[in-house]
Amino acid sequence: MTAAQYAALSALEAAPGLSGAELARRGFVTPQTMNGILVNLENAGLVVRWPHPEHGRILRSFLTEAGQELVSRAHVVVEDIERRMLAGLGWEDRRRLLEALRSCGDALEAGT
Amino acid sequence: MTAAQYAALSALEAAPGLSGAELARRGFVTPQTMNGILVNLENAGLVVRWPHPEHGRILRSFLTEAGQELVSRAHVVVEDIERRMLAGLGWEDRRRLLEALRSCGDALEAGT
DNA sequence: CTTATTTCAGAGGAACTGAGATCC
DNA sequence: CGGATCTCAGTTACTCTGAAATAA
Repeated sequence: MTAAQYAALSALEAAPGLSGAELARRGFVTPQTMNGILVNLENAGLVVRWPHPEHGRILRSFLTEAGQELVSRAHVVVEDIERRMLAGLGWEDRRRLLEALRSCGDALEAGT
Repeated sequence: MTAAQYAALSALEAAPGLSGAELARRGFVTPQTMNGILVNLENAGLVVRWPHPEHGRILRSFLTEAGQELVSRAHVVVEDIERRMLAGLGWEDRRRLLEALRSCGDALEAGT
């Protein structure tokens, strides 16, 4: 599983039914790129896509059971790395780090 | 210029004459991957590679004049993005952020 | 007609595994 | 021979631009 695939699967886990275009905006990639990622995930049986009932052209994506199971296992791996990464920091340091990174992210997104 | 190319050019600017294997270690990629990046940079005329005078198989890489000029221009772009990114943080916040990120990097590298 | 979404086509660079060659 | 380095071969996924078809 690549970082891009993990990002897409995680976003769909948190918000099932997102369109490819919306996932592209959230992942800061072009709609074409996200579509390619989704096609791969679909072929792997991790995602299914259904036409939006009212907007014919929109494809809503959902995790399959296999997709949900796989992203859950991936979370375990990622959380383990995160634990090692943060081992040297106390709770207050972690809170400040998260806050600083949020500030950086917001500032960069504002420039778009 | 890709992020990988910028990383390689920056490393060579700071430490001219590094081998491909050493650049691979610093960039956390395989020697094969770094070799491919260097071949591209060499073909673009941004880098030259010379055999090590005493270790026949080692190729030391150096920035060409064009490479130095290009990475200098890239620094300007990167520094501008960095300025925008950090706009919401004071000097003390920035110092803490740098310290926290160093801690994270060291902790991850230790697991290797 | 405009806009958003999806798709197709083509390109380039990145990353990996595996295997082989070279040199201390 | 062992270890480090470089290279070749092959594969896969990512990312982009450009163009087109579809639908609100």
